[in-house]
Amino acid sequence: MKKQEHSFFEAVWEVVALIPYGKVSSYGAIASYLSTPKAARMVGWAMNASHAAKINIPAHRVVNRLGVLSGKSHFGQIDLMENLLRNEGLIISNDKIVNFEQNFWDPNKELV
DNA sequence: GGGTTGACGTGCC
DNA sequence: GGGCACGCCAACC
Repeated sequence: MKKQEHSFFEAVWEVVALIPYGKVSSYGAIASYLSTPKAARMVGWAMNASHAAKINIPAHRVVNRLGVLSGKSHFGQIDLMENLLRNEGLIISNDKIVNFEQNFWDPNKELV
């Protein structure tokens, strides 16, 4: 028997895993897609939990609504998140994605 | 078992 | 126009 695999966290992980290469999303967008924008904090917590759960997801593609790399400190290396995003063609300036809106991937729009 | 915190966002004052 | 409080769900003390 499988324990409840449809927890909020795992739902977040699924959505994050669907973020295409070179695209980024925000905590609020994912939270809004799953439940309410107010649950954006849970998305961030899910990212942190994902590390403990040893789940490989593109957490570096998830930033806050301003496009700021709020969770860069959680990647072990400060420059890691920024480096990963730059590697995907994103422009980072002062810990913020410059072309954030261009490469913004909204699950509410992309996913029906 | 209750209170606080947390990689956020919105609203109100 | 800046600052503060609330909501969301789960983990930690």
